Amino acid sequence: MSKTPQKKASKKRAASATHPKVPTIGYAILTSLAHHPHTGYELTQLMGPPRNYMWEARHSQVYPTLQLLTRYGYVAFEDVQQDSRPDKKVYEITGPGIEALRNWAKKGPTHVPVRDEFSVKMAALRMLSPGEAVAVLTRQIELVEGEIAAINLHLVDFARRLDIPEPPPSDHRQFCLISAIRLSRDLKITAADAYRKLLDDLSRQEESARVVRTHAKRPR
Amino acid sequence: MSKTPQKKASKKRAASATHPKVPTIGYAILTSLAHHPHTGYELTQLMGPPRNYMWEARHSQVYPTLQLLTRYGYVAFEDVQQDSRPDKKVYEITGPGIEALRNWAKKGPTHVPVRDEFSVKMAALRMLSPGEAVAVLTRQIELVEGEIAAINLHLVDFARRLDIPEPPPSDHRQFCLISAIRLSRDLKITAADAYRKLLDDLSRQEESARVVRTHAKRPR
DNA sequence: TGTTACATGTAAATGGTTACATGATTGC
DNA sequence: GCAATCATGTAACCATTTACATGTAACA
Repeated sequence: MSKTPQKKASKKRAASATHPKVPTIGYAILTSLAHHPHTGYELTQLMGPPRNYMWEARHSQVYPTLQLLTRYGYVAFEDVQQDSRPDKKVYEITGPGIEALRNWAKKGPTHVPVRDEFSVKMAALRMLSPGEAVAVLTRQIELVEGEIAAINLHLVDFARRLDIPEPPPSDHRQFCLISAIRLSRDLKITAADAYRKLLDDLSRQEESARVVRTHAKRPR
Repeated sequence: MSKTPQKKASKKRAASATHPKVPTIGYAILTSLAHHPHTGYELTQLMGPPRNYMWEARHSQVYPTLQLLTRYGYVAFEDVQQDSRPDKKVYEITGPGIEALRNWAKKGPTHVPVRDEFSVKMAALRMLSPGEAVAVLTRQIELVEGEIAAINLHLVDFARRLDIPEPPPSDHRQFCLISAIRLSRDLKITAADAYRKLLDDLSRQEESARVVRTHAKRPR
């Protein structure tokens, strides 16, 4: 088992335009790279489901975006040869990349368009019988509760790996990231609470309907 | 300039494929139409910012989607001539449309990809000084609090217009819709709380940094 | 006279997903 | 042999935004 991870220095940097337009996924990647160098594969794992805490993306978007950021000079990569693994490109953020990220972070405020498929479905639940709606809500609650548990696990794991005390000190390098991950969890908790409340209301209604039915009245 | 709002009956209905693929925006439109007929213009107002409670869209997406739904036979429209306004098309949902909406609502659960630009920004705030970060958070909190106030206003207005008691009865036709709108407000409240918490933590940090700089006691 | 509201579309470009494509290594 | 993990890319398609395009009426 000869393990000789070699480095072939080939840092590349391209000329950047005045204010090149970077999509949000680009800033999400820059934010990740600002705290640690990563390969495209690792970034894909950080940003792909189920680890979608802030901005979900797949590898087919990550790799082209890394090429874009490289063209802009916002990131640079090193080719790393591995002998028992495919070669990889380890990306890190550059000075201009840090500047671009800072400028983006400073400007705002940011309008966040709401695009929540299950909220649409929630509004459409009145097309179903209370019983059918209860089934849909039950399944959704299970899904979201699993996601919440996964985020909690990840937060604990994260804190242990980096020896972050509880509560994390506000001057820690990862403090803002942890706040954002917690927010993503809290948003899911808020959603799950709403689903549970609607479920309760509808099942109470279903029950009273059943009582009415057993008193010889026709449903719907 | 005679005032004669006429109706020219021209309900159209096209042959539908077996299981035509409808994007989420289509179901959002069907959900709106399931509770009341609307024109494309009205739908645009319901779905466009700032009234983006579940699924944001602009008119350039709404009109083509209505054409798609018409081709599928899920909606039908009436041409309504108005003399002191441009003519309009009033769309309503059809039987097959209701069926398609019900089938979509029943299946799931629905993975909701997280794609929140401000959460990315939140994680990137550590690139800024505490003072700069505090400014960004302050502006964002103002924005979101305005949106929350607008949703509350809309809910009150809605309840008054439709004579819905407080709390709304769970068997009301609009109950699921109201629940979804409340959820969209609660999600914004959760986000605002997180922004405020981070703001507090960072401004305390900023203050202690200032104390260190001035070698003086804490002001206030 | 200019702006807003009403009313409906299309075109071009960008953003994002799904599927295609390849290939080595580890473990069952 | 077969699946999973590591590793990187491209092509085709679908979804969304921004800009182009038009016209009337009410209001200030």
